[in-house]
Amino acid sequence: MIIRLDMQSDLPIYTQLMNQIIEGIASGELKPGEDLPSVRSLASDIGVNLHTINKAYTLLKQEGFIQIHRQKGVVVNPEGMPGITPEYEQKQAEQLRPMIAEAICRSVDKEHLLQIVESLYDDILHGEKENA
Amino acid sequence: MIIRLDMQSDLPIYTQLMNQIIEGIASGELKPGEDLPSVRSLASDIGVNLHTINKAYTLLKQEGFIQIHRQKGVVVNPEGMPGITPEYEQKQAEQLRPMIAEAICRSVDKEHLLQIVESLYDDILHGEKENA
Amino acid sequence: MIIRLDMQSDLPIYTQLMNQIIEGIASGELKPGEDLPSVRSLASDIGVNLHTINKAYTLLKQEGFIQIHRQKGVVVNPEGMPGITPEYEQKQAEQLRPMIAEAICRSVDKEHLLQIVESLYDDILHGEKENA
Amino acid sequence: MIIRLDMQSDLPIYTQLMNQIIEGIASGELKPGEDLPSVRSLASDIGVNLHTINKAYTLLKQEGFIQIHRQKGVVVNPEGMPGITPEYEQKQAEQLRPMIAEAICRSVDKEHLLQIVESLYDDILHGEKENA
DNA sequence: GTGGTCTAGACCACT
DNA sequence: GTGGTCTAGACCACG
Repeated sequence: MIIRLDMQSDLPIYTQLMNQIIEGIASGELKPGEDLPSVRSLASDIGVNLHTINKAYTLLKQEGFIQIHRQKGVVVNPEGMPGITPEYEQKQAEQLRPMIAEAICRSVDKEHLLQIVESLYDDILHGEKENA
Repeated sequence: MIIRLDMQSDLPIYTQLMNQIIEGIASGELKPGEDLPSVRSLASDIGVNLHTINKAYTLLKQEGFIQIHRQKGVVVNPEGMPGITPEYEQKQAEQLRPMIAEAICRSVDKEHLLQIVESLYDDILHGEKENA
Repeated sequence: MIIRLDMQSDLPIYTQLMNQIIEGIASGELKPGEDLPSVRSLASDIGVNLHTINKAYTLLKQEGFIQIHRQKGVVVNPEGMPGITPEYEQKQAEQLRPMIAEAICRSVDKEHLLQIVESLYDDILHGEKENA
Repeated sequence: MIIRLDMQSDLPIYTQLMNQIIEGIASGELKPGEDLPSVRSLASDIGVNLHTINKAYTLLKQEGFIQIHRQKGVVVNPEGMPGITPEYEQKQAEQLRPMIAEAICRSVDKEHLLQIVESLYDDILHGEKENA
């Protein structure tokens, strides 16, 4: 899987990493049980600090997306992904709300917005990247 | 207009402020041309430093949501809101994408997701708050 | 002469006033010896504070563009405009320099820049306004 | 690169800083990709508060002259400078216009003015300072 | 009284 | 050690 980082984004690198791995899982490119690169190899591959990779993996583990085994390495959670928890629903709404509010201000009508979301949903499912 | 800040949030205060003002505009609670509180009065009202308010106002001005008149104060942009620019569309997609990817991982199907977005859209339009 | 003020400009109103009067003189619309409106009438005409008009007039007088007579009112300096003083040349260079530097950064080549200046020079001479 | 600030100037310090950096880029003294001093080191070097430097850097970033990398520091935009946008052209004309009007009033003829601009253009390109 | 600017000093996230 | 954020308190220009 190819990781693309934007070093001048305002998003922390570990967040970009998490997003890309989650998107890889969403698209099916990474399947449950599949190995992820070790902290060390990934760090050297993409040229970032070990701590950064570690932080991303640790957070992904906390949220249930991956498992970290001391010796065996890192795998996409073979027991499947976390479900729809109340905490998740709240976080999702908190994130979505300001974006939707801005869309309303900018006169994006509801149908248009839903169409944008739907189209992104399909893109991700089919593994289409932002730059594609 | 009532401002609610979460001092524990990982979102900077000035960002929370921007979001609330944008949502106020989206809901129609704040209308184009309407006065916003002065930097100092808002700062003392919600108990934060005036520089924090200033930063939020300055950014909102840069994005075209409000106007700042040197000695008269701050108003919601009477010339209407900024439209749908290519930069906005790109920013929107960048923000939406990781949220949708996570939704896919958590088995939120497309219809459900669209329904969530639609419901938030309506809530904001009708001025319903998160805690309501 | 029509005065157009932009209340949301970052330029102080008195500066905008000075600029417009100077441009009026440059275009020939205001001729040496010609009367300017009194502080009071101009203030009420364009709806700004007396102090603001006063400040603009006082500064214009200090630079030699106009004369203020206690009873007779304000006139464009009948003895002609101030000339090219060393102070003026220095001020001019200080103002021009950062604008030219930015133009260079943005790849405005010398010919293009000179053409812009020349075209503005002609516009002003012929009294063509910004919005025309 | 040597920064010279005039604490008596009516120009804000952060503006003077922006101007000097832009001129440094224009003259070729600062090249795309080159590091700029960190906020803190520059602040202590020239004896101003770090927030003042921060404001200058943030604005230069917004205009596309520099990039700010979260933990690595600040560099001249390696992707090159911003181009000639309509907003830039408008801003440029607004700034140039009153200066040209004053020049006309003071009987600076067109050829002389163009010569002044051309000479400043060349000075900046060759890195000649105001006081040199 | 308004926003604009600057200072001084602090804590935090990130790498 | 870097920039990001926030606070507290001050002076100034403007109208």
